Amino acid sequence: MRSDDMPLIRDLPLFRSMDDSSFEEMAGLAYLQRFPQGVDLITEGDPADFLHVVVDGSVELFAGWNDREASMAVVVPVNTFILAAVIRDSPYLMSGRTLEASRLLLIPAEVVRKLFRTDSGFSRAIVDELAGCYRGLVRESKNLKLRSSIERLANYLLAQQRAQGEREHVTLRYEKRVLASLLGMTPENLSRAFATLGPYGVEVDGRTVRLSKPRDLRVLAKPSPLIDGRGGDWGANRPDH
Amino acid sequence: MRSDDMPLIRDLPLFRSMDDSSFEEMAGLAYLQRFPQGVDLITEGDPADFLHVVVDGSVELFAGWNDREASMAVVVPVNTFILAAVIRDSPYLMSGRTLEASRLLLIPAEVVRKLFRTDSGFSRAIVDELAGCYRGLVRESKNLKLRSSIERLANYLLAQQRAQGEREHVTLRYEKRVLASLLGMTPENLSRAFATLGPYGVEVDGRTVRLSKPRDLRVLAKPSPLIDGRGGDWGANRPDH
DNA sequence: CGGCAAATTGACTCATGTCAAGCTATGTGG
DNA sequence: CCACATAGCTTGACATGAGTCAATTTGCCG
Repeated sequence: MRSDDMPLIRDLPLFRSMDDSSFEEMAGLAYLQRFPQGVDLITEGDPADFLHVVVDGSVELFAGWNDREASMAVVVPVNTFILAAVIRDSPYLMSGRTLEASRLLLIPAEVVRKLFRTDSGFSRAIVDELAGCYRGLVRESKNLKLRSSIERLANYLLAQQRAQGEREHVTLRYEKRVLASLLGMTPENLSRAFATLGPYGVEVDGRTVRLSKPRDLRVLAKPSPLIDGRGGDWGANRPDH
Repeated sequence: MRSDDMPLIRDLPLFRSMDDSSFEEMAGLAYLQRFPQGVDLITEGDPADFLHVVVDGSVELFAGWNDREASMAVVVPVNTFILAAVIRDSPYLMSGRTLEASRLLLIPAEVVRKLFRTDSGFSRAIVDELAGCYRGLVRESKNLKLRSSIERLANYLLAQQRAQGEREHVTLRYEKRVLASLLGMTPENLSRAFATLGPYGVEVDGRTVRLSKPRDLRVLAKPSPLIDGRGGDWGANRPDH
């Protein structure tokens, strides 16, 4: 891996408390690789070969069944995905593809498992990461089970607004059809949901959304720290691997 | 705790590889307690005080928002719940209540966190448990996003049949309204879903369900190891904490 | 500028939730 | 032991939310 990328990786929560020697060993065996847009990185059912770290760009995690497909999460820098499969040495439960040109760090699964056994700082970091991912997924399930699609969209917009610094204008980080699937609806329905939110001050222009009446929108959305998180960027930087 | 319950606990995946001295320490500080049916054990938003182990009976994990409520999982013996909240020392994201008279082992959260730091066998077990729980939740999300309610019910019945030993008759472990909420539908809809499955050999009599045409049912359900698991009892013994 | 994918819109169908009534099973108290 | 009360379950009629299909329109990339 290029030496100027090292500090970035080194500072990830997952690697921060790792021994220097462990990190060296890992860095020596990992690949930093560039991928164009739309590349399939992993396929559900395949054995877990690498722990993936998104250094640049973004990766969509999705799953299929019986000719249907659904987006499960979008991973943005700097985060990892499919940690659980690597730890358990089990098949992937989700597939992943790049949403744009991206750079990924690929760490061989055996290296992760070995260091996990020998480096206690690392293993604690892994538990912390996993527990966080788990809680993210619980939130996501609550979101799906307890809210209507319009409520989900409203809360998503408010969460994005917070993540992007409470500005009036929010930019959608990915295509609307991906967003639709993430929120558990069809693209057509997402369009209509945006229209429904018009009276609440939601004005869409391409990938830019203006929230002109955040107060009204919040009354509708009723965001909750137990679903939407509190600390900033859940959904963007703490997705769900 | 009573000494004749110890072996049971000791043999849990989570505690099996723990040092004897750690286990002693933990056992000395834990409470084994009996609860009648319908008792609220934990409430979402509360700080994580105890790791809970269901020794006997069953516990429903549920969540609420805006006057709505949804079941998230049912935990049966011998399994733990809210491990993630304990590890991260964060508020519970779900509430829990006993579905029947139950016996629970309560381990103070600080004890778990301390042993997690000092006993590497224990910390590895925790990671394994967490990763398993995480994957269980991913499966559950796929189930919800990719299948219709009838397909979910059909797959649930087949999974139960497998968990209960491939017998023709399957017994529902809890009330139908709880099952309905777990499967992401209303009780009324569950009734209709059962009726819809009639032509596929599903005959309901109270809490007993006969699957007289498992072949046909399987054609409809299209169970997948990447959603329903393979090793027996996911959904019963490997819910999602 | 042209072509293609994404997004929107409309009309329609289907699935699911809601409300209300009735049924059934279970457990309790007389 | 029976009658009643209650909670759970079922059924029907209806409303509504969401998916589907098809036709445009928009916007982007070559």
